[in-house]
Amino acid sequence: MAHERSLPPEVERMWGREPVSRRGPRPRLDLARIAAAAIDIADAEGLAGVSMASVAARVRVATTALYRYVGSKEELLTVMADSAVPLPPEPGDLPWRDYLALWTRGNRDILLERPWLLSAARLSPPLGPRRLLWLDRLMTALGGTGLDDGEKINVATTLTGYALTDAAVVHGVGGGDPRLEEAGVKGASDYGDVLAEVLDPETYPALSAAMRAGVLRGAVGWVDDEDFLFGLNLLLDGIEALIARRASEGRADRG
Amino acid sequence: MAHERSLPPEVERMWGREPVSRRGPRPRLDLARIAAAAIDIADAEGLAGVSMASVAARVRVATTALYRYVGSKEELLTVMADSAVPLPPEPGDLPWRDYLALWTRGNRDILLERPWLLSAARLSPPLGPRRLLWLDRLMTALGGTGLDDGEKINVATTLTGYALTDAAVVHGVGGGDPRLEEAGVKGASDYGDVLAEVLDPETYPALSAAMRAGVLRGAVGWVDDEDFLFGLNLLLDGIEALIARRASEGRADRG
DNA sequence: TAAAACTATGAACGTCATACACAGTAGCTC
DNA sequence: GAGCTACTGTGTATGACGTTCATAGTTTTA
Repeated sequence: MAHERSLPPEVERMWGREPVSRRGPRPRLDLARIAAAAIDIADAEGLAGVSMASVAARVRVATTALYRYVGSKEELLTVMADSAVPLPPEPGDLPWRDYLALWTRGNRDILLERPWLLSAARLSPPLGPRRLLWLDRLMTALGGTGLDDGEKINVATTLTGYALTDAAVVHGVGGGDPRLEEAGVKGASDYGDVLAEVLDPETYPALSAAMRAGVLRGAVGWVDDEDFLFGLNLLLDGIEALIARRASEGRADRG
Repeated sequence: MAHERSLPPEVERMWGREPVSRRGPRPRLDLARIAAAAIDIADAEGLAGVSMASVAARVRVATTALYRYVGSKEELLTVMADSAVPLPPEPGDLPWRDYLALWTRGNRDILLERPWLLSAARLSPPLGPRRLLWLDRLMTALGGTGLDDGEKINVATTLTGYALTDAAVVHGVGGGDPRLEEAGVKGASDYGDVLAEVLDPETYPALSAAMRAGVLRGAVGWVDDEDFLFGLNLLLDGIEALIARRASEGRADRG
């Protein structure tokens, strides 16, 4: 057949395209249960707590039994990272801009609720069912805008990246980063104090001035919801401009 | 003293604020040499090649000697990630928009040249001299725009995130991702084929239609420079709108 | 009933980050 | 210059981890 093509093994597995075997004892597990166990551990103890041993213990199986279902730990992480993602909101008949805002916020909230996803997130393009569902819904929501498919995908990429950035910053500065917390840096304003102390005004003129003026004092400049909306609206404004441009082009073509 | 405050140890070290000791044998190494060695290894073999043992071997020292200079491997990675960053371009008297484009592209190119930075990049806010220098230059370039310091920082965060996203996508789809390459997925169009094969048109209507139409055929929709500019201009347009708004507010206040 | 196909197990290996005790070295104090 | 002190590099040891492999056990097929 023409488009016979071997998929990466974890992709085969994520999509349940494994050849089903009839002989031998019935498997006591399946990939979904293993992933769920791993996710439970990550939720409770962070990614560091997820080892083959700990996952296996949680599903009451010898460590090496997992390798019947997963080629490597890498693969397990990939599967986890996809199945930890909830279903996307449905576009309904929301205006595209509202849906994009909802979508991006949802995307970010996933990362805030499961900070380990920030580290587990494979930087390669999405191949799992859940993440692709998010992508599909976004493209649906952009249906009437006149953007072509490539542009829609680009929009999705950009918004995903923004969600990731924002979540990383909120999580990094707002709390939870063990490296900083150890040293007593508890929030944005402490972060600012650290910078103010360390920066030489001659080589860092703008930054050190800002810090000494106390930009981050009272968490202004980061962490709160306004900052998320700040960047989001930057992007949405840009997208809106693009859509408008396409619309006028379309009119011009037809007129 | 009022603002006596203990910094995280790797920050102290990155800024050379360690107490200098006069007693005992003179150290045969310093943090910079260690970081440089680790960076060399990462450049040659990727992050996976960087172990305490390999780094130590490269500087001709016993493995455990490194712990005189670095608290943990984590710390070493943090230091590496900062000192692998080159100096930022100087704003000169470029218009802010040109400089921001230059800055963001530079930011991204760093990640393309050293893909391991994508994995090493600490998701927490920057604390190293190099990254903060980039931040400072961006704030300088935004000097005459009327944005306040918090907004400038937000702009920097957003652009940094975009650079990271783009680099990750280019690197992930364009090549270099070992997971995909193994399975013969060499570029964007193969990625599209995989998706087309896997997606059920009923649950993924928009996406599967796009794939079957061959969005990614010929790398359209990803990877090439136009796609980078696409998102970048989205952001710059948004920023421009914000600056215009601030400017008119400023006039309104005065008039 | 025998073969075949598949599953789970336990032991073993190599790698890695890290802790610790020790030996050597250079400045400081007298 | 003697001896104390603080500091540096080494070697050994440990425990965790990912992964391989041979083996024993189990269910279906012939």
